[in-house]
Amino acid sequence: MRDSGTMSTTRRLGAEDSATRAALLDAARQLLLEEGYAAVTSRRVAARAGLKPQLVHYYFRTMDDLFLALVRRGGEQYLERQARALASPRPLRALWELSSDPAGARLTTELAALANHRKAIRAELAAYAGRIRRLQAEALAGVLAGYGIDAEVVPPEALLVLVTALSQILVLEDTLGATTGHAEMRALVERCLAHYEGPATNG
Amino acid sequence: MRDSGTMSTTRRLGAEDSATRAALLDAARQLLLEEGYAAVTSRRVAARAGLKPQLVHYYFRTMDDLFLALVRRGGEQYLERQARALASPRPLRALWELSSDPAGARLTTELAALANHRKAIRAELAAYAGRIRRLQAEALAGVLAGYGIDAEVVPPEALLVLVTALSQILVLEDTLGATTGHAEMRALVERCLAHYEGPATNG
DNA sequence: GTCTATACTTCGATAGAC
DNA sequence: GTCTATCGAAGTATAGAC
Repeated sequence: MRDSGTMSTTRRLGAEDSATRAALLDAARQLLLEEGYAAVTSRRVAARAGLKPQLVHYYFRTMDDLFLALVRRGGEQYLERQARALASPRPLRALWELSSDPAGARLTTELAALANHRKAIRAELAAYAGRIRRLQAEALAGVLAGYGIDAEVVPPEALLVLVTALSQILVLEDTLGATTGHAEMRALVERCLAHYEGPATNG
Repeated sequence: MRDSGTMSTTRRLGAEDSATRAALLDAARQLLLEEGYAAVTSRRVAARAGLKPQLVHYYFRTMDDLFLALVRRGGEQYLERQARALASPRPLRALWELSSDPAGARLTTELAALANHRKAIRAELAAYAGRIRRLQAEALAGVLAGYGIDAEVVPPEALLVLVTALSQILVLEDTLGATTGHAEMRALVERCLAHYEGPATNG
């Protein structure tokens, strides 16, 4: 019952807790970040990890399975980081900083582009996106009310879409080299954060 | 002097006003939208247009040249549509609707993902992004002042980053099937637009 | 768990005939 | 302007030895 998916053949698969498997996932993540999803091929992933291409197919039956594993590992890691951010004394600022992390934002963008034409990956990514945002909304509902933000006017869910959208676009456009208006936007965000949670700490 | 780029070989190239060339670009655009940039190969573009693969290389020396042509054609078209939107009686709403156009937003996302690891395309895309946003900012500066929005508090450039970010993410997440918070966010945007430019027209 | 060997497909790109 | 023919490289995936 280890086989993920449709279980059509009898071919054996490597264990999920294998160090080699983790190394392949690390290599895939690097390639995804540095050169985009089209660069994540069995040959190149293996080369990056210093292994033979056939090992990729030993641990992941298909390349889609590898991408799925990448989404799941990344999703779980993000949920953990987010839980810590939401529990911090300045949850809004912590959330802004978490979603502004360049590596995370680029990974999300790349996986989203890939998911656009791969059904299984799309479903998995959408499921994580939903979980992540719902947990954010639950945790922030009380916080925002405490800040005097009326949920009738600005519902927590809407504010979270806004935070995600802004941080994502700023990172994406930075990567492209198109930064018109970024300084102004960051200043505006900083002013809002400072208003509700005080100035940024320099630690 | 027709050769775009470094002019290293003497191979001939098709004319830029050719109907066949336009058909190839149309086919490439369709593939990009429907199946992502990885599906835009010379063979598949030609098949979609009902032509032979070698014709792609006759009109575009390399696949990068094809993508560049796609960026330029799309960029020019967008600049025209945007000029009309900004000159309309409700420029803010027109801009929101333009950037919320699913086809345009998806095309941008896909090209941005592609550009992440193709230098020439990245430069071209960034140049268009800069032009587009600067023209927006110029046109809206006076409008926003007329609405009583203080440019010291909310600079036009910042507002435009916000509009772009929100519309882009809403379309992207819709495509993925992750819509948590979207209804709330759209309602909030609609309230803002209605406040400054009156309710939506049903025509 | 990792290797060699291999089958088959699709890719970008070019040369040269018509 | 479009065709036939063709190259070498890279892709996914599998079988079976060690």
